[in-house]
Amino acid sequence: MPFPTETGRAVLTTNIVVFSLRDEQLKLLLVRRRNPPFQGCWSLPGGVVGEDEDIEANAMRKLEEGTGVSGVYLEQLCTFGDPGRDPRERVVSVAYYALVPSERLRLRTDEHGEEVAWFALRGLPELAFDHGEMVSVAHQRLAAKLEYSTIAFQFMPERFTLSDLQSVYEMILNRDLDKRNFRKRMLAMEQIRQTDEVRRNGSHRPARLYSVNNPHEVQIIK
Amino acid sequence: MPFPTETGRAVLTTNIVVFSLRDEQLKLLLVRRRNPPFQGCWSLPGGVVGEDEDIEANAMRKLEEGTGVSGVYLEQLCTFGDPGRDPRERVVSVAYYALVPSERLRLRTDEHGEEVAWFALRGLPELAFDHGEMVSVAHQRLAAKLEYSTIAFQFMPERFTLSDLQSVYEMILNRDLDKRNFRKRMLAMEQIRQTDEVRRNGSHRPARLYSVNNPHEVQIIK
DNA sequence: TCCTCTTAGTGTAGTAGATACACTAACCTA
DNA sequence: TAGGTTAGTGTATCTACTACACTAAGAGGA
Repeated sequence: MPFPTETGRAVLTTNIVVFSLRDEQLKLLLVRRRNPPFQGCWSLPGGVVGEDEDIEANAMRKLEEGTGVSGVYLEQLCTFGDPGRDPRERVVSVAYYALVPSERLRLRTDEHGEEVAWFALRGLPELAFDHGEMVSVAHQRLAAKLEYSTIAFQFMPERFTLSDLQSVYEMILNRDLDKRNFRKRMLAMEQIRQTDEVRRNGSHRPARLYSVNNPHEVQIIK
Repeated sequence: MPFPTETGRAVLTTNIVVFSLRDEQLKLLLVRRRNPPFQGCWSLPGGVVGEDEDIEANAMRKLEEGTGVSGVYLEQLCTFGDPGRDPRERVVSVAYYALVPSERLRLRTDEHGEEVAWFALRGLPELAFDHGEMVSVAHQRLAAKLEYSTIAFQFMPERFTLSDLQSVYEMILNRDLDKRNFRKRMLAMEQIRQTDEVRRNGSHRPARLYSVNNPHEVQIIK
């Protein structure tokens, strides 16, 4: 039995807000559009979902194509389907956000002749379509999750200092945190473990390195 | 310029998890399917999004058709688009949830010859498609929002007692709350106001009636 | 009318988590 | 070895949440 309507079909796409930390800043991966509409404009990575492709699998694939990394944290954000959001025809986009640890990044630029670049979250260019709104929703969600989950650890490399971790929180929340209270809180949740290594850089006391207990899980705290 | 692909099109639908309080229970609105697949099975209200219709507007319209109420709280939940979720063809459903104050409900049954009914959340029948999963996500979201927002007030009529309100919380969270602590917390957030009316019912002390300060806003607390 | 039943309404002490806040430790370099 | 820089630590206060038990007010029936 066929679906009882011929209307209501839409092009199904994904877009991914890819966060990473580079140069001590919270940055986003953007792609420059080569075709109209919004030709030349920066936009979020993403693409059309294949005939028999799972939506999340599509987002993960696009993410891998853009960054060269796999298995990173990816979460559905929300769906944008305003009838006028694409001037060509009805396009529905399921937005995701992803967190990529900086160490793992190898930017695959120009693989398909695409111009791809990282932009600081504060200082984004005007984005194509409703992608600016997607970024804003993603940032809000990420900041909210910092407070009650271990999501920030998704950004961390295998070994990191508590100061590294604190600056991740500070970049996302966009405010300074008290060092002692921060350390107490992090250690109290027992999700990271001290190692016996230290990092020496610069002419000051070396910093103890820590590692995440369950690097592939995001736990809800409290 | 046409969209540069002929693949990737999907039927776009909505489904709404409609919560209401009836007979001292948290209930959901379900519709019995008249056609295959899942013929005769209960399912969530919803339908195909029109050619030029906004997705949320479609959800609101379907909600109004099912319940006869308008202007109630409606929030996007998430999007389900598994390639096999509908055996006929690729159907993507944007799931919403809605909260309907019990007083305003007039169930429009049989308007289109559809069988529509309220089911207690505990004691739902097996649902069509992935609607069971939608219900579970909606209930989790609702319970989470109770803790940090004024969302519960969306269920309340114009005048209600604190005991009424407490039983809303208890039904959603599925556990008993301490009366004194609950009242302290509710009054501390200064979102409800005592009226000079009381409600007399039964042979016991009458209960003071309260009203919500901003009944159409859901505020994030703390 | 007064006794009983039922739901409404109230306060306090203890605990746990969050905040504010300033100094010492370790290393490097000049 | 003195100065500069980042790492690392503890305590007092405040605030929010928890646990907990009795009195108040009305209705109905004896």
